[in-house]
Amino acid sequence: MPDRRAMLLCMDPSPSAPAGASADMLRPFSPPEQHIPRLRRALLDWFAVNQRRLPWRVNYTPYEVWVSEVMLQQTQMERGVDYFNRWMARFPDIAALAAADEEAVLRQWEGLGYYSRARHLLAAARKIVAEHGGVFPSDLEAIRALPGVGPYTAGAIASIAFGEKLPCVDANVERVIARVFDVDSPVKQDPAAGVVRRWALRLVPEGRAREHNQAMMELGALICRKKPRCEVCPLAEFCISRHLGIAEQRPVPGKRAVIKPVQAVTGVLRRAGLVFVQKRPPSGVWGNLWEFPGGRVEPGESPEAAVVREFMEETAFAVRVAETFGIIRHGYTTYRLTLHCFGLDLAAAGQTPAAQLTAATECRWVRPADLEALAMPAAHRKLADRLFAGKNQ
DNA sequence: TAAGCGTGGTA
DNA sequence: TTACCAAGCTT
Repeated sequence: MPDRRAMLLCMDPSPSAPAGASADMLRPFSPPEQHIPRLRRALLDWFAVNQRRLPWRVNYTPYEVWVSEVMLQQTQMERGVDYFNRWMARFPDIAALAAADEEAVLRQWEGLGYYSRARHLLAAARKIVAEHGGVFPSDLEAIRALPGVGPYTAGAIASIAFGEKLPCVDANVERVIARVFDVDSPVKQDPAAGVVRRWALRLVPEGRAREHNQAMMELGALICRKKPRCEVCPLAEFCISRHLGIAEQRPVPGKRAVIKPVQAVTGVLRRAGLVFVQKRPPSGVWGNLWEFPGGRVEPGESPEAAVVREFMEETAFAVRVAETFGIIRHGYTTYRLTLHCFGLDLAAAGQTPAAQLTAATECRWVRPADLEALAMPAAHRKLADRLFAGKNQ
């Protein structure tokens, strides 16, 4: 039973609290470090009632936990659901994934971005087959040694799938802890990052790591969002930054990336009812995905001249612009792409095409309908759909 | 250590 | 429309 008088004593407005703070602040305040057991209970009770029903919250097999955690890295939960269900239908277990072609794996992943995640999933599945007899390892070090598994994902698998008493510290948890404990420097950097990790570990209750870690992340996703919903938060009573009226100033952001605008071109080269595509190199952006050739527009260069130049540089084809397909705007990582799209023909009639690839590892002339089977970057898929959707076969 | 790596939703 | 953001990892 909480000490009512102590709670009321803690209600004194802090000198740093802004004047005119809302009535919400008149609720009791209990310093979190002195009420950890009650804080845990409030969180678990909230999660039991409010958690979303998600396909990876049914069986909690290591494989499903692993795939879901990787899939949700830097990805919004809602979008992950469809991808997860399709993935499990196609690759139901580790053996099925290990036996798959990379082409098929990337095609399943198309549209999710950060494609090294998919390549790493495949490589890790093969490693599990080769080194762990096809059984997902339960040892934290062995989990961490899998390709694409970093500190967050290793902790998530160990705790959610195997029940180890470890915290998961993702951006949601960073935000929750930065607010509850009023961490006042950028959370991604030390010393704040260390403070957050230590509090995260402190909070994990014995025997309930699975529920607790998911509850922390779910709270961050549903309640403790960028704009916090403190009025319905189960941790409001314990939250220092809410008590101070500065919850929206936490977490302290780090420096943000500069977004660079880029003018780029791409061209769909046609010949005898087929179109030309090439496969990007394994490393770098869109690794191992198929695309229409193209590249950046040089300063002072027209998009038409750029696409002709890029085709010569990348494929040794002499092409001419036959059609203009308009512009596709597409952001990726720290770039904002304005992609000028063209329909192209070979410049010399009767020329026998023999591409000399400088920006790709492989190329094909394919029927438009066959583009559906290739993994392509989102902007190129948009273009393909714009040109060929509904006209296939 | 910092930059590279995608995408679509939201305000 | 732009800016910011979402269950990070690799080099």
